[in-house]
Amino acid sequence: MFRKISNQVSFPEVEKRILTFWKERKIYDQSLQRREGAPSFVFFEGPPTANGMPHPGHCLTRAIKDVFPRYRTMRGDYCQRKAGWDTHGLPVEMEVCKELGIHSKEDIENYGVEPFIQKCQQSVWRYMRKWEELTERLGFWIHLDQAYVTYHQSFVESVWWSLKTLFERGDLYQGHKIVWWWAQGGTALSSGEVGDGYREVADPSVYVCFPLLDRPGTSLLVWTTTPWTLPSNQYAAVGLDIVYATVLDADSGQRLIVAADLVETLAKKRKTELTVESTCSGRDLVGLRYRPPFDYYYSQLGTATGTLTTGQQLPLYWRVLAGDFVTTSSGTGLVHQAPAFGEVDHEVLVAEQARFVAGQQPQLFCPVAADGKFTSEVPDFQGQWVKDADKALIRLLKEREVLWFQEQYLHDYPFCWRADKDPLIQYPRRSWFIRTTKYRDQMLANNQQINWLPEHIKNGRFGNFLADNVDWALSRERFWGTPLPIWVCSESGQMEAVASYTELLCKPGVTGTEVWAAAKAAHPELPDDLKVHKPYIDSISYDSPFVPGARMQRVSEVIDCWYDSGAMPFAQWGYPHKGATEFARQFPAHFISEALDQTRGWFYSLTAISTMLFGSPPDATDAMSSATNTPTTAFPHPFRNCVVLGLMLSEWWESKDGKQLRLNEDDARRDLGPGFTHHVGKMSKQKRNYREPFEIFDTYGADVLRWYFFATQAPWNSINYSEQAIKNSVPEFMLRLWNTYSFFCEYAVIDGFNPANGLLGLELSGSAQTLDLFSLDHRCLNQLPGYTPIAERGELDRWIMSELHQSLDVVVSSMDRFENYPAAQAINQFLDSLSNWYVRRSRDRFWSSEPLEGGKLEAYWTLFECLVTLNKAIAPFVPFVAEELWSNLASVFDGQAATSVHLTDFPTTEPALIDRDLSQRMEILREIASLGLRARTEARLRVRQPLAKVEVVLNSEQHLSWLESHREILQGELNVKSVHFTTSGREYVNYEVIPNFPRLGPRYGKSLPQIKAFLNQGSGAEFLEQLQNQGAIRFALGEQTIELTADDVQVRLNAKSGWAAAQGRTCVVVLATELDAALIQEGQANDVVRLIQNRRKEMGLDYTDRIRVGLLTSDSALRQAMTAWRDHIATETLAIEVHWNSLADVPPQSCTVESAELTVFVQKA
RNA sequence: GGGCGUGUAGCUCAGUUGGUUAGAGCGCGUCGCUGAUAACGACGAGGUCCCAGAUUCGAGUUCUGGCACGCCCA
Repeated sequence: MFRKISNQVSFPEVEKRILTFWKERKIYDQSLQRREGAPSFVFFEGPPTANGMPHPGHCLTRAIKDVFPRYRTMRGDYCQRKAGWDTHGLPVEMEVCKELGIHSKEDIENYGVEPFIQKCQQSVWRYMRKWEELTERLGFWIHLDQAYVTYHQSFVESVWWSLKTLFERGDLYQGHKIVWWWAQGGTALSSGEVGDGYREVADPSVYVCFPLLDRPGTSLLVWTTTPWTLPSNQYAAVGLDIVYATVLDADSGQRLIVAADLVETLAKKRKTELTVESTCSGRDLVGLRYRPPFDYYYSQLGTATGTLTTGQQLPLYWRVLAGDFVTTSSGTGLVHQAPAFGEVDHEVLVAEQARFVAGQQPQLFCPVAADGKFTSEVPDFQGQWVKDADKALIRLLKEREVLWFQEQYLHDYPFCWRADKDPLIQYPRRSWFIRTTKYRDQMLANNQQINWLPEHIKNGRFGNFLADNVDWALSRERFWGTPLPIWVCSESGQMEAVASYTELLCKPGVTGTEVWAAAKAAHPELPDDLKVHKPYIDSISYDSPFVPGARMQRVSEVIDCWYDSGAMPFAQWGYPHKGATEFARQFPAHFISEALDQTRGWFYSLTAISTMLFGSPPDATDAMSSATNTPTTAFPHPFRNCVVLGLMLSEWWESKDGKQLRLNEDDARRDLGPGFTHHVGKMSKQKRNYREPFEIFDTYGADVLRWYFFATQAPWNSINYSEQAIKNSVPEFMLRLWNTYSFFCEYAVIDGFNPANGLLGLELSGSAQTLDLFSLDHRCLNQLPGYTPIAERGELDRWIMSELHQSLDVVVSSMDRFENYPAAQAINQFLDSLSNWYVRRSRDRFWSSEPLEGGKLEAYWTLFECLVTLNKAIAPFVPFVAEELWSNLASVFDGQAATSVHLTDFPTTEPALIDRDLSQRMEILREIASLGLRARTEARLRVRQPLAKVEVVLNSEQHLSWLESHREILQGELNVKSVHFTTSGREYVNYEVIPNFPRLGPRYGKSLPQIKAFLNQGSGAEFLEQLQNQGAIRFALGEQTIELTADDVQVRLNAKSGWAAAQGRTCVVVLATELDAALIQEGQANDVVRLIQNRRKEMGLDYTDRIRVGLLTSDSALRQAMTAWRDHIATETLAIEVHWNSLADVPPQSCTVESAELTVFVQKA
């Protein structure tokens, strides 16, 4: 027997119960065991960092990551879900620094690298409990206990192996990277930190002459706000298509080259006259040579030349170059290039270097040390902080007569966020790069094979990013990260890479392992994984294979932690040092998902690393020389389908003065007074404009949140995480589902309906024993004793089964395409049909006191099958409530059905049960009912008042006879005695005939407006007559004769005024409004029934309780009505007695029926 | 400055391959229903589908150019 269910439900409580059930019965593990040996559905977990609190955005990610593996598992796949944690990187170091109250790299070194990284390792797990709680509470099934961790030795060694592979291919190299540098602190800042530190300052702005070597008396005029970079000038850049003017400066008497557009502006600045003598394009300037403002390098290298790859000789420095970054929005249109101190400038140098043959390339001038002070290369200012040297430098320029103009310039400039007096400078650092540009075409080809959702990511954001690929700046001058596994020879500088700790220990003459041994001895609790980290790994050196007697020492850098995450497809298994089988089975992934911000993050690191390692290399010979033989895999890899999630926004209300904030409208209305405003925007921790996920779980439940994510919008749109919206979503799906379910249980218990009854009676012998009841699918139910084949059931039953299977079709095909939104919508729509039409129309079958057979039994079977099938279909989406339903619905099968809905097979469509005609017809029927109700509203005729007749005028005969056979449904819905259908209702309606555009468009094209006009001005009724009598409407239009059949036109109906009528697309419903005495009496009787029912409810009576009723009125008409309908009143209200007087000891209830007074007495029998 | 995306009802969002009355939920208002009832149903008000141009018999939908906003990168 089913459990009786309260229609009051607390989803959070249900969920806690289910969590315990899952844990105790190991349901997740069982779901995997059940699919062992099945085809794999491979999922990769993008590792979160556990040293920050999880926030609402993570709920969405984790919900999406959960729904598809659950779905695929139910569909029959084996889906392993290995968790992972991203543990390295600057954020972790910052967290520890904050804790220690220190800032700079120097501080860390003073504190000690060893204790520092130990703290980092511990800090990584700070919020892990919270993360695990969130994961579990949200119902995200993933093996947290088998998580990969990026600092673990096996993970690090996999990364090492991949880096060694790249190194030996020549794809890992050293170069310079221009970073925002905090000179006083000796550290680079991340872009985020830099972004926070901008403020407006005034800097000296100078206009400087670069005299042209070949045109004496003529100079390039350049502009800069960083005079201290002028000693490092290497080139001057112009825009190819910018027009430049050679002008004569009346003031100084010299000739200057500047952008033509800026001549006037510049003349005003210096208050001089600039006379244009000639103009040319930037193109004509390229290649001109000039003398730089300072001689520090020029004296040595002024005449230096190099050989181009084309064989030509070219001066290495101080030439005019083309740059697409040059504009005329400020300055002079000519840009001073100091490649050491500008990212763009540096790119220019790199491009120049590429033009020359190896060994003869221009070099980087960097006369500034890491502390921001000039070196001996600029002896005049040696030891001086660059910004302090500006003034003296400008004086020197004046002396050399190359300073044309000088002013103060206001602009935004970044300062260190930790020491806000320290300006940052762009500064070159030696850095390691991966030659990703070499693999650009492979990455693009790989990308083409990936299925992106939404699709535009492929050739939009991600594709463009790949196309604009630059080499990956891999190294970080930090402490807590995967050490770069390169050892360098102390004598020759030659290098080699190492792929594992063991390999390192096998090197000749290894020393330094004792440092780790000592640490471990002192602190046995230290995890062994630390031995592959700084500082322990740095102490290990060995004999150089390059120079006898020399030693190999590790370079100091660690790597970008994005590389770690991108290496997870193989590193999570420790491949290739171990885990080859797992890797082979779990590569590539079928499905990954993260938010849009990972396009340049994880999505890129995965694609880049996988393409480089497991694609076929662009030059196969390189691959041959590779020490390790890596298998190549056909594209796409390492992921085939990627769901890119939108941004998560929040919604809140603010008081007029902006001082108070509420998270839902009701609270706002109550607390904020008039004039409050509504906001949708970014979530902000400081603003506290969102609800913590755990609060949502405790108030509404995880399923509610999940369903809200899945069913309100496509996941790649930005999602509004608002308490209001989440709350509003509850009644539509979750409550309606629960109500339908509790309705079923309520009546099934009363009537003793048990789908397993017949079965259990058979004692499970013979054929019944072979029944596979595990998933309770249609084919198995179909064989149960007492089950009427669907085809033999009533129409309503066949209709809802048809709706069910059409919905399943949409759900399955959508989910197979990774589209949860249309799937959820189809489920929702089905639930609406089930609840608002099937159950409503079947209520009298459930209520009826007839024994459990015939229509009633079929109704139970149908509703049961719908619920149990829906139950399985919603399981991936709302796993908790689904489990709760299953625990009751399947329990009657006495252990033969699955113990958990998550072990069952996902329901599939039975095409034989789909009847599209029936669906369409029922649609019309529902429309007629709704039109009838509208007409009643407009005529102010309450539904309890029966009417004699309804006339339904249809625009076509197509469904006429079917509708005629279903008039009882309408009689019930509309409470009328008779329903009449007709297609000729001229009395009530005007007909309008319009062209069937999709049909006639291709045929008549340009004549269509004329045809429309012709039909419009004629009489619709007459056209219809023509159609009926002659089969077509014929008329001449210019030269041609038009012939329209019934299919070529659409008929619209317009209700004539004077009737209680309502019109829809296909029909008009007209009510008979006259009431006779009998109808009025019946209406009054219905009112009385309702009053008694209300009283029953107020008294808290059980559904089956019998009552005694007393009805007292002085109104004779009402008294007559009650007498006439006495039996009806009694049966409807389960009254064993109906008296026309008061009942003793029963409180009277005064009511009115229409205008008559009535006193009602109800007493439990 | 570049790339990508989004502009549809008061709010949050749907809207298939172009087809002639543009939908849902919430909110607001009116009414109804009453043994699924802290639910449900109907109706109403509310739309220059961001703007302009083009293609077409026909454009919310396709194309071009703008505008606004968001994200990413400079």
